[in-house]
Amino acid sequence: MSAIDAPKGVVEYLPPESATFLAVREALAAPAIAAGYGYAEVPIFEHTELFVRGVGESTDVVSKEMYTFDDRGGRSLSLRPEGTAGVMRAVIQHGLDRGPLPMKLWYAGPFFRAERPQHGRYRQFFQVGIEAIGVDDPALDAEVVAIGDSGFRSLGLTDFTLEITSLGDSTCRPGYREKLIAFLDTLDLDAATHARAQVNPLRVLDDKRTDVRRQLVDAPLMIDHLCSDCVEHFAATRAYLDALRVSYTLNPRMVRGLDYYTKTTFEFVHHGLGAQSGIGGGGRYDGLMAELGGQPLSGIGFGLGIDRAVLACRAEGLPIADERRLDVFFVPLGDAARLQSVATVGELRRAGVRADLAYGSKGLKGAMRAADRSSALYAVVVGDRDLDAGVSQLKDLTTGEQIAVPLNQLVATLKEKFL
RNA sequence: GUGGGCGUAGCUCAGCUGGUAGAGCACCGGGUUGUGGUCCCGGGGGUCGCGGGUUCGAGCCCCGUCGCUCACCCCA
Repeated sequence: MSAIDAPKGVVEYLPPESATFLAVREALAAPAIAAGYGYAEVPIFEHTELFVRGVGESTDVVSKEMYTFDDRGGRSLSLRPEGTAGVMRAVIQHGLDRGPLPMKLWYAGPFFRAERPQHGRYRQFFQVGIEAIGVDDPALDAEVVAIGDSGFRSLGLTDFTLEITSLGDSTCRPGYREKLIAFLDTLDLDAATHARAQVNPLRVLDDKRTDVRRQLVDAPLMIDHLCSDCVEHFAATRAYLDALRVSYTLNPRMVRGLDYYTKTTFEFVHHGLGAQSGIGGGGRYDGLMAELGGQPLSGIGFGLGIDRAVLACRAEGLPIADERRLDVFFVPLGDAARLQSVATVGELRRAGVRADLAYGSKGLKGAMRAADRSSALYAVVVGDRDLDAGVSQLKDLTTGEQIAVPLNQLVATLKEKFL
């Protein structure tokens, strides 16, 4: 009879570390909420077709990393590998694109990719994402980037950089793409890389092998082949970023794994995480809505990795979670005292004081140990002697000082200390 | 999917040229049946990841497998 382990490649967050996960998720979402983004709760599985059309059939994500299965009616469903396609589907289905624009949404939850696990790369991972749909304004590009930036900054992270570039649009990208493929054809590359050059030539630009990099120094770059519209949009976006005092570096070789990106694309790269260094990324996707059968509206968004942000905080030695979970811990001695304590703890909790008590029959010593480990600042000891006298013993667990407090003043006394 | 490293108690790890498994921390109990955190004493915990092989004998050697990890790849 062997115990069952979790499936390969998943992360789990349990107390006390799980408090960090929650705090990071809150911090990453807060700037979006402050900017008027509304919350979207969408399914974690969709028709496989949505991702094939939205993300792109030739991408690694769709072609070999999705968890795909048939439901009982024989329809092909897939666990979502990213968030944008599903949110766009919901926007179109419920007509949100017919309301005031831009439509601004945020979401958070698990995503799934069947990859080889690695530090910071999990088969189920968690993101906070936002999408702003329907207005092709560079100021909106800058807003989205700035929201991501301030989310990470609010956690205290400093050892990361923001990289941005423009991937062009349907006017200028096709011509550049041909030029790049022609250039890559002339290089001395292995078969797999030549094949990749045909499917997604942009990706070859990001190759990490030195012999490949050496051949790429003179490669044509998208940033030098933008049409006038894209040049203008990119320049304006950068001006707005400057106005928002968001610092960034240009990375003309940045690669996105999803087909739908156009124009502004960006990535937050942390320097303390090893190979899985991207803690967030996103960009504009002006053709996606139309591709999915909606109105031809532009859009821009990002996904921020909660797991990697947690690792980044750890790498920078940032203590995120509040270590104190409790204000007061009750130690009842005997049944009458227990009844009294249960009632008082309930009253305190309703009032907003974080309270707990020693359950079970640990004995006084065991109950005091429990109080000590609960992280509470105060213990309240109540025994028969106290009940007869109408008092409880309020003990400061830091100093060891203990005073008698009349039972009818106990709740008021604790509320005064903690509220 | 491809390579390298590592799997010993809940955690961090030690374990000699193969000789029958240990420490610290944590947990539980006692010292102190109305007082925790320090201290002292004691206790429970392990199919040495799993399966096979070599051997009188395997935690240690060999093969396979699973998991973790680092890198490729991919990306959050």
